[in-house]
Amino acid sequence: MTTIATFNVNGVNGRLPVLLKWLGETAYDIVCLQELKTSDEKFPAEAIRDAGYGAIWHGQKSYNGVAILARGKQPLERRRGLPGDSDDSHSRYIEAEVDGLVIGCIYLPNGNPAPGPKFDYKLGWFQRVISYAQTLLKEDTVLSGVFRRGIRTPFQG
DNA sequence: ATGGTTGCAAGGCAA
Repeated sequence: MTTIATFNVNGVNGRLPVLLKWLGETAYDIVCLQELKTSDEKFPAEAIRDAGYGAIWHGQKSYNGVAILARGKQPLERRRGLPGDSDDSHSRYIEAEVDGLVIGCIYLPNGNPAPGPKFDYKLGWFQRVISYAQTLLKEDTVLSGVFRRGIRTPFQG
């Protein structure tokens, strides 16, 4: 059985000791990380490799950022970024194949405040991920992340 | 909720 988990780390370097401890204790086969908050160059690939995980990542300085980890394996990257908007600069999607399974790691926009451009971006991103999922689901696919519905004020989750 | 916290990065933004 393949086990899969998702973890919104809110800063992969700041959370690194917790992440490494968690990886060691849980030993999931596949892990999706969201909100890396780091550039590609500063992604802690060595520490994660030492913990026994191959990784691919789509970083962004200070904000967003997603990664896919596979225990004892190297995820094969298939795509970074959702199709449908070449102007989208947010690192919110990365996709890999692990053992014949397609893994999509998603970090959805918060969208606050609404109404406004950030909420419009969220709605557009939702449409794009829904549309792209129709294509993805022709294969064995897991989309992993945290979906939020509607508008939330900060700190309410 | 006219507040509250956290990470990044070095002031303010995003969540």
